[in-house]
Amino acid sequence: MLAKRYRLSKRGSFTYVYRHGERKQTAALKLIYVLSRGEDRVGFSVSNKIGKAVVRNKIKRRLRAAYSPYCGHVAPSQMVFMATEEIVGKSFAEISSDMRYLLIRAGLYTDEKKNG
RNA sequence: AGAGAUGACUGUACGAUUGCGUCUGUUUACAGACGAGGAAAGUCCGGGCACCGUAGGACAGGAUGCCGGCUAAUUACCGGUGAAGGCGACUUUAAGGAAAGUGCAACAGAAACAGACCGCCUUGAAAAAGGUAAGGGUGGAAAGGCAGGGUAAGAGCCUACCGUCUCUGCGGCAACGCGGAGAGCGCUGUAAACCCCAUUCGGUGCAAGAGAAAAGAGAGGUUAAGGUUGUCCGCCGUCUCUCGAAAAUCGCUUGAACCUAUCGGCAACGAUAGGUCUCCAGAUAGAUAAUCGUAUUUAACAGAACCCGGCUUAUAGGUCAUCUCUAUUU
RNA sequence: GCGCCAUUAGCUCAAUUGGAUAGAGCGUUGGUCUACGGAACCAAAGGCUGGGGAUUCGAACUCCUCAUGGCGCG
Repeated sequence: MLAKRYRLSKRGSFTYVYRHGERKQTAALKLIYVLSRGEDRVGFSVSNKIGKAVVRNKIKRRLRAAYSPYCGHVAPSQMVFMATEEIVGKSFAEISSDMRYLLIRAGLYTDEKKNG
């Protein structure tokens, strides 16, 4: 799915992104990102308000699975995907298309890069 | 056939492609093995384990409260007794002491442990006085209940039965049960009100902590600041407190463990034997997914975070066992 | 993960350690006043005291249990 080196794993880096990042959002998803050197790193945040542990875990898994095709093909940056309460009940396809829209809008991903 | 009661079990399966975590092996990219529940949940109890310059005494405070058993441990588990509910199978039950003391019992009612409102009887011309708790009315609770005798009217005043209390026989380890004799019975309820009696509790929780690494600034104190549990005594006996920086590693999973069989026990539970290496979750932004196919229904509640034992709560659909009542037929 | 606290009218809070109709302010609705509105005055509605059970004659208050919301701990 996602190797560990592509993941954000420290509380500090999350707060850094929250503080300095730019934001784009759809109804179900929110993307916060900071351009950086090196590799692209991603984190997922699903708040306690969205549901119980089973629901939250399911959403996180879906987000990881949706991101996996883009992994390694995105401009170097640190990103956090934040789920909103709208995401409950959405299918994998809907989440996936939302994510693609956000990545293109943020200018982190284009179709040419996918080919190369 | 219908309506119930109780106790259990199961709770998607198989396959394809792409992927995730841990371990092992070669080796740096592959291969193999394994990878979430009955409640992992709530955190309501009990323990293990860890630390706190010892946890020592007194007081205060908390918890529990029928009997026996089981256990590492218990008030919560198991079995029984009594009481309450149900036609019944069965269910529920924090169930010691109110005759040690204190408090409370609004309103109503004459009166709430103290005395006469109506009524009844006696005396009296009447007013009134006396007797009386059988009847009425008030209330959650009203002077043991009910029947007969008795009486001016009444009253355990007397008697039978039931209840209560005291003594006592038998059965039971015990709670208690079944009886017998006596006392006429002057004693309301509340202890999940204070309290009394008995038993019991040191505190903090893996964000406990361990051992490394690093080590600056400010304030206070010199025998009385500080620490030790809520207070006091007692004890410790020189640095103490605050702010800042840094947090990799271990603790972390082999354990009162799990499975199977036999035996003991009504049961909780215990004992013994076996399991060719039984050990096969152990993360730290936190691993089970995504896309499909097949099966009959599109499938509940729900995600380990130091580990166990119990309780409580959530749970679509399906299965089994033992019972009860009602109706019909034989 | 662990440890605590709270829940009363639409909102913010009371209710003398159990006693009967659960109060107050703001807000809402209606009326008086005014040419109209505000302010002021008068009146009314609005509560299964978060849900369920237990103790008690009687529970917002005591006990158990569930739910919701909030806080703290490196």
